[in-house]
Amino acid sequence: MPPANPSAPDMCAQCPLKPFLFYAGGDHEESPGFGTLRQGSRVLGAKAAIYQENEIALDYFTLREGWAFRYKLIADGRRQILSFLLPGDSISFQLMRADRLHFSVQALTDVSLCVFGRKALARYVAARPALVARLDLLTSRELAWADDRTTCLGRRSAHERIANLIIQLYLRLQQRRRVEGRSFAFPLRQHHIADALGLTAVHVSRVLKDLRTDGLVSSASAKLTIHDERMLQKLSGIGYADLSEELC
Amino acid sequence: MPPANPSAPDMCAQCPLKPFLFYAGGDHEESPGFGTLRQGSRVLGAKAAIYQENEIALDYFTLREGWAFRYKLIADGRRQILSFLLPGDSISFQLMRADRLHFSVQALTDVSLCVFGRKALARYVAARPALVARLDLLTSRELAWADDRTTCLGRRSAHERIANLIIQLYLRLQQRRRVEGRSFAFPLRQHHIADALGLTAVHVSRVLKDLRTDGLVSSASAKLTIHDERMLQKLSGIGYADLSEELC
DNA sequence: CGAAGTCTTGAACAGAATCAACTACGGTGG
DNA sequence: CCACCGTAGTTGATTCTGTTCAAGACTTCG
Repeated sequence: MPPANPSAPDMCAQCPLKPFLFYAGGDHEESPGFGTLRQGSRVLGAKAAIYQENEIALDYFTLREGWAFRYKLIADGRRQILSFLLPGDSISFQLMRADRLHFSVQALTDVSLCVFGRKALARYVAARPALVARLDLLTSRELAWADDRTTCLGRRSAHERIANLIIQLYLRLQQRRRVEGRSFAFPLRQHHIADALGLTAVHVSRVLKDLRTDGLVSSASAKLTIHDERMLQKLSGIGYADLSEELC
Repeated sequence: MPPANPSAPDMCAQCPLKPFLFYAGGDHEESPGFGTLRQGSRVLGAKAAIYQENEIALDYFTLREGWAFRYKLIADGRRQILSFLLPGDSISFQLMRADRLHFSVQALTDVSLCVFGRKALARYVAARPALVARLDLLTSRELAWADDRTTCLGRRSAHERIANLIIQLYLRLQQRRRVEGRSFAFPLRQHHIADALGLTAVHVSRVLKDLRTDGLVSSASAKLTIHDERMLQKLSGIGYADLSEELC
């Protein structure tokens, strides 16, 4: 690896999140000029609105640190959380090709975002077939995940859904090297879990208690520990094929 | 409109489903040579497997006539129907860019499919920016729909879900000119509705009875009639914005 | 006509929601 | 330092929505 350009815009060269960003195919060379696309970063507190459904977006965001979530509200105030965003995730790849999104995004913890010019980034990517191909790949993975979530909500019990969510987060955090042993930071409140899985917070509390008394997981000071990964996996209904997903 | 080329491969030129196919942007000219991509058609009976999850696909399919559905099975046999496919729908746009899919597809009624060579079609499209753009647009619409389904399953009651499904099918069939007055062919069995909405067939029966006795819909001989569109729409929770979707 | 698939209905049950009270915790301010 | 507050989590009692099981009626079709 060549020594990084020490100028400010090229701090991206050392970004540890590279493998999780759309622009890092892993197999393609450092594209010159990428650093100049990054306009800077933005720091927001927990609960801050990152994006509001249907608003015109000039920027493209990437989550550098902290957790966020995508969600929709329906008429009477009920909320559905569509997915959780972890460090390295883009708010949405769709912003590469569209100027507005059909969901809102909120910071779950304090977050720091990398900001790119949406159009400049889109132009940069469109001119590089390897990046376009990667974007297509990531988009079709998003579609597959969306269908998995539908299946989870439609056909799994509360216990299964929660086990599933925990395992998924565990795997994603593991790829990001944010798991120590079997423990990881877990900033979700129970109402987040409820809104993501189509349950109520009270019921989430009871199910988590079951999982704890069955010795599958434990939690303390915003950390979650998995004690019986095998059982949790079995309960979650995640198959072998799903586990072997290598792609970042 | 120029007179259609009478040779066999160019029967596509007169296809009434054009506005619903990926390759019809509406605003782009008749691309020469398109007809040659179509390899022919295939007729299958109801319940036939059109595609099995994860199998390598050499062909790209389009539904010319009849209904089909995308679904996933989970370990213990539970089934989740992900969406219904209507005449003019592609089995999946993803086949343009990938050679396998994460779900299965089954014929719901007798169907007739148009068959294209997957790779030849992909090459054809990749060489035409207008088609690539259209494909991107359709893909992001798929993502938006997937999130809507998640929201529906996670946060809506059985009555709302069923009203929602009926309205969605009504609107899609209307675009295809397959609604006469307020009635349309409705080949779904109650267990299809159940598997699509995360319910049981028995409960679907009860809810439909409610809708019937409330005078919202009626059905006879595989046709469904909407009597109170306003109420049904209200119940479905579909907003004004969603209704004004013009794109085919 | 018979048979298989579909729909309906009832009765009993279960999973999850709702309502409500109580605990624990981490600020914040007096 | 403690009283106070808001947020989060727990627990129990109760209700409700949707499931399960089972039987009977109705269609469709070979």
